[in-house]
Amino acid sequence: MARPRRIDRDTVLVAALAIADADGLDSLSMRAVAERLEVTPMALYRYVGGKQELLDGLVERLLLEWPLPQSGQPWRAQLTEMAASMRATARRHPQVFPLLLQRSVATAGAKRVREAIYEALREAGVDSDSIPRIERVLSTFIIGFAASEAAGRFSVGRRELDLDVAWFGESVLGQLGVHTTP
Amino acid sequence: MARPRRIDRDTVLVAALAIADADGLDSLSMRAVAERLEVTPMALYRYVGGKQELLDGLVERLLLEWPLPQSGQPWRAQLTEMAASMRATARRHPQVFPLLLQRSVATAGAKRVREAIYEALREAGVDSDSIPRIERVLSTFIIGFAASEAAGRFSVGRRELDLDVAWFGESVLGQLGVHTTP
DNA sequence: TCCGTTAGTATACGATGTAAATATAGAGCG
DNA sequence: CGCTCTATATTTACATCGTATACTAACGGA
Repeated sequence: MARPRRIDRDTVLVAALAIADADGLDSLSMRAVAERLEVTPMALYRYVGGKQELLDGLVERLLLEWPLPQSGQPWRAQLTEMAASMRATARRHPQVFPLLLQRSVATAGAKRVREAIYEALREAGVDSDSIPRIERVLSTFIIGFAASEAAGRFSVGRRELDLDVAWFGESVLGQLGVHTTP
Repeated sequence: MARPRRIDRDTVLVAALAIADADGLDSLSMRAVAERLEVTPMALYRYVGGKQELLDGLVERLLLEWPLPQSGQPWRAQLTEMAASMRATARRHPQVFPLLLQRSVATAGAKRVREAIYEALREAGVDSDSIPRIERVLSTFIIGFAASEAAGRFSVGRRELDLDVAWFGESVLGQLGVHTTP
């Protein structure tokens, strides 16, 4: 019913993510994205409301692409796998990742992650009143940790950081299974 | 030996922080800072290398102003007090705070905070090999939590968040005192 | 064929960070 | 006092950015 589109929202976000990953957040401009798509800067505005919304879109994409764990696995394995894949995406997109901590908890992507953790906690037999609290603690830690790692805030190597996460898991999750194992 | 300075590094940082707190990080421009100090934008460059360094300076200021706990107190009280004051500064400077997670661990301010935690952990009788790891876990959690809180990433009220932190403390610190209490 | 609709373009403006050259005001000294 | 030195601040300028507004181009259907 009109001329064919040359781009869509997804190609815009993909291009933006590629630029951010390759050249840093500072190099991510509307103009750079447009140029990469061989399109005029203003053409982007049909698909993303503006720069701010483009950044939000990147965050959302990260969360939605984040791989859910196999739900057949034991809860503990699910959680450690989630932590590992969170850190992996942080390493893959170190520039964009820190934005995760500044965006609301209300988006679809955030909800998706939250629900996955809820599910694992339910399987762990955590009583339902405590689940939101524990989820906040777990997700905050792992996102903060992954962001710190990606930003180079730590001065030790990957191995040591693996152990940090394991230690945290031991401390916090160690006491959860107690009521279900007997 | 020359004409008198109208400003210095500190007044620049204070002005910048005031602007960021009042109008948000997006409104923090070299020009805005200069205007507030009744000075030309370029005058700032003598005291801060540029915009990026100005942001670093803000982070550093936050860390250096962060109140150390009374070292006479028991270690557990020290740690909870530190956590509380970290959250308090996050609430006071919600716009600037998230930058903490993106800056290196190598600055003087960061070291100051780290040493305070080390001290408390030493008093707790934690063996010295474990101290750096536990410090990374504690600081990452509390900074990430405070940043999330400041950014409005959570959807529950302050009371509930207090309990979150308390629960975390119980989980992670609860097992530390074990070897020293008998 | 022409029309309505939608996709993309052209142009323009104000704001930003900062490089380079220049003016300014005090200190020290004769 | 007047001269000069030097740290300090200003002036001017430019490239780049986000985006508002007005336009043109390309299709499906009548």
